[in-house]
Amino acid sequence: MIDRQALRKEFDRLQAAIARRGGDVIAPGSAWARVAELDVRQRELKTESEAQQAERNRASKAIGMKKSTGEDATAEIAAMGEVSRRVKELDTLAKDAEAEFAAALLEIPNPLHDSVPDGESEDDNVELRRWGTRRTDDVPPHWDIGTDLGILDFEAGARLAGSRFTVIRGAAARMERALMQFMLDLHADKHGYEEVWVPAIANSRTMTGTGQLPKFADDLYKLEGEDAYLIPTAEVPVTNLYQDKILDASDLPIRHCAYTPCFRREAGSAGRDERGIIRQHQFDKVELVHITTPERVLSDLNELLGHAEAVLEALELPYRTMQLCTSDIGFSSQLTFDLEVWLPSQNCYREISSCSSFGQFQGRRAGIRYRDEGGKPQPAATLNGSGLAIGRTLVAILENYWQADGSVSIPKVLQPYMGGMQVISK
RNA sequence: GGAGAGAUGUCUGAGUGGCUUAAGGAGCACGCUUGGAAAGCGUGUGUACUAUAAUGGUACCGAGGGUUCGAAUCCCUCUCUCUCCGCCA
Repeated sequence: MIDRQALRKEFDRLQAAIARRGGDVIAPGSAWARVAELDVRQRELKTESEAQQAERNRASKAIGMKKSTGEDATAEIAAMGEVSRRVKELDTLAKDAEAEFAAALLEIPNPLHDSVPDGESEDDNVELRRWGTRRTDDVPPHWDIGTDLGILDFEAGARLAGSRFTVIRGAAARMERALMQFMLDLHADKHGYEEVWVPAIANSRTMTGTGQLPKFADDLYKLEGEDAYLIPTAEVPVTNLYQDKILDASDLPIRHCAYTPCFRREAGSAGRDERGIIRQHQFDKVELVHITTPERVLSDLNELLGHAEAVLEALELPYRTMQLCTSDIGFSSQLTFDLEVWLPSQNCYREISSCSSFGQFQGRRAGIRYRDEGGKPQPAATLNGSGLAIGRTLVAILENYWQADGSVSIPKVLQPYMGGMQVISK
């Protein structure tokens, strides 16, 4: 959410930062186009309403005084009937205007950070660096590798739940679990994160705090008849751990790692990645979340990115680090770096982690604040990144560690987590 | 799911219609006192919006409605928490 004061004082600067996203974000009729006017209207009504309320408070007090001394207040009470009616009327108008304004604010995306490169599509994302040696020989797609080894059962997943669900069996199931353990251990023990375990269901307030609602309801699974949604990422419950809290500056930065399942409806991505387990309705992920101060955002994001890269390097998976351009950055984010892992069967890099700074955008929405040096509450800055998406890591291992005899060797760091197993074969 | 009890500021805790601009206590901050500390004494101590040159104004006692000239207080609906019972991994 953008800052209300900034909306008035720095309208042009904000508009420019939002407009860089392209498309229709500032087009006529958009939330942005309406919000300035709604703000003015909301304030006018509120000022008028408050003036009436002040009058009512004064008069009520006077009546109270008279009554307590036994004087007659009939005339005053009669006169107050009209004032009271006006207060009710104005207060209703003011509240409606405020609600309309607040609703519009929630629809406005985060102004982009100045450092975000311009671009028309994801093709304009900027490659920052590459790590590892890509294998370029012929490798079958992971769905064939998994099916041949009997460790991925697409038919069973579809029968149990529908398309984009898969049953993982045997050594691959074990590897799924090993990956969670390995990643959490790395972040908790080596990178200094506090591990948390959180609900996989969140209410609408929580979903609004991190920006999934109100705009992206179609991407979420909602529980029937309840104010409850399946989380699309651990970002939602972990960041909102501090919802409506005022933190001490000395508490920051807070760093959490968490494993959760993630649920996404994938509305609008029909046809994309239909085979295999790259794009599933349910997948596992280890997430990194920072709560920090606005001043620290760039250095903290850099560290977080390093923590995610460390996972790929430990698993010896080749990857590249991308900076997302203006048109590819998510609604809530101001600055995003993606990690893309090499998939030899597709002969390209595929996203496996997304590390973002949200600036104070989520802090304002979720009411996460901290006291600055002057003791004043300020919205905290939030960051998060995948460290990593487990399912896609499994894909990357199956393909990058595939051997010509059809077997898949197991990355060294995972072997202790898999009872010493070194290779998956028939 | 059934029965009951609750929800007040950082915490505790009073407050059943009008000097409540939320008592008292604890905690915290500052000052006095002290060789230093404790105790004691004094002062201060929420959030948000809004106005002004400045003092201000309004809202917030779980949420939303209602009654009233006036609601933390009365009424209605909802949410959550706790206790007991039932069910259950």
